[in-house]
Amino acid sequence: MPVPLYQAKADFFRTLGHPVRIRVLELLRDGPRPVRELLNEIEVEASNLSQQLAVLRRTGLVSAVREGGTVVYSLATPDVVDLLAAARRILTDMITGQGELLAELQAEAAE
Amino acid sequence: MPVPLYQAKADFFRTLGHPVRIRVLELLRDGPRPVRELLNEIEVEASNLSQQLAVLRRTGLVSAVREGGTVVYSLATPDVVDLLAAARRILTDMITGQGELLAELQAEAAE
DNA sequence: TGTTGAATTGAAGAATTCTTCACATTACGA
DNA sequence: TCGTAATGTGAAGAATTCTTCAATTCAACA
Repeated sequence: MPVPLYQAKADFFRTLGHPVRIRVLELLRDGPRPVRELLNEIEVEASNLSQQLAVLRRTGLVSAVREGGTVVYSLATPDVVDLLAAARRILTDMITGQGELLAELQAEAAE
Repeated sequence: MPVPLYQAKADFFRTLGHPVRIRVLELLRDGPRPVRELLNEIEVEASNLSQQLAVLRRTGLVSAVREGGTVVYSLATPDVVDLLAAARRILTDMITGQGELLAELQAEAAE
């Protein structure tokens, strides 16, 4: 580890820590899309979406190509899909855990 | 998606967006550890580490067990390992990409 | 009981990130 | 060339997160 590799990792995860950015990545999982389409599916102002896309671009997670009047975005690497999948597994576990906790609480209340 | 599942995902990633928290998770990958040991390996004040551990606990990523005078932390789910691995793959790709970019720039400068 | 080491907590100012607004840019077609 | 749709950018106040400090809890032990 040259110096702060964990800092780079933290920055990377922080990039994912925004609902709009997450949705963009999930939409791009199915293939490239123009901004206009992203805008249709995500309820957010155009300038805000642009800001978030800029963050994703800076990090290198997505790449943009201008095609005439529109700009088409796509995932920079397919590995993003694995990452999102791993995150979903953990979230599922966590929610399941909460479900178990809830069941425990209910059983307790029923005594 | 019930309502803001992407919000939950974003919150989750944001939890990982801190160098100290990343290091804790990486250390716990090798097995449970008392706070004291974590403190030895991470250059940060005790109260700061506690704050970060609290964040990880709230999110449910780690669990803590008191053993006498010390508190031992461990990963709540082994899936975290997959997640960190996926992140490392992407970071590697990104750094490789930068290396290529660098090579391009050097070739360009050498013309 | 008093002390000490281990860890946590609450609170406040510092630092960072978000959202929004006004204003650029770029590409096209009237 | 004008007008307009599609995107992007800079900047500022709002909101969130970090760091640090003082104080607290808990357990072990003299």
